[in-house]
Amino acid sequence: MDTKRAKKFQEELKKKVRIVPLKKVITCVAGVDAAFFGDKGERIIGAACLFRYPELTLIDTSYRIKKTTFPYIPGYLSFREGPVITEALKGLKKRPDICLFDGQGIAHPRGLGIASHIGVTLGIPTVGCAKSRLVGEYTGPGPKKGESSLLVFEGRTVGAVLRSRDKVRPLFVSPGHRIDLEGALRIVKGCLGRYRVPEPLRCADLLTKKIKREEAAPHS
DNA sequence: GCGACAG
DNA sequence: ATCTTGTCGC
Repeated sequence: MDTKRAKKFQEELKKKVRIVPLKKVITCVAGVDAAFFGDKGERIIGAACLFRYPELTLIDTSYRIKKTTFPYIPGYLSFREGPVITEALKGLKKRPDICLFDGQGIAHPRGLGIASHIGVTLGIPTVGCAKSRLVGEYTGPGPKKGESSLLVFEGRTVGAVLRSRDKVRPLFVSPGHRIDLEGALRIVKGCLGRYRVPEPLRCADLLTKKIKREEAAPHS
């Protein structure tokens, strides 16, 4: 798969993305993340953590390891991390009502960030929650936790810039699939604990690092 | 050609 | 993402 085909693939999948209000009540939320290891980062770890919502108690975790097959190219992150994350998600005992991603939803050059891509692929609601911007213009949100401003790209509101804690650098929230911006913001805010990153994503990130340490140490 | 550019 | 300890700021 080269970037030319990947681009065509994104343009086709984008047609299936649905930005609509959430109807079903959310009972559980999953967070996913990926990490690399090996001399050249030739192996990738995908992790998924499922939380009861809105209690935010951990229900289940899952992870998978695969060989890295696609390089990191801005705009094509889903081709690098999507496969292993999808497998990790399928390893969860229960199918999540919604899933949070460490990356963009529709706030993407072709409207198909990793959250939207995997959302369409698995047919589940997803939310993009990135730590930095890929596309779009915005004015910084207020300094208090919970304050947000709009992220606009090519004249369209594609997401929001959210202050997840007092002062810290804001998060870039955008709908992935089967949800709208209001719903995406509501869920992300509902997943915030004492850190900048929402609990499900933080848990997946920690799991990813834990597995990496175990993998680096001698097996037995 | 130059700068931008999720993880 | 990853390489990495102490350290400046709130």
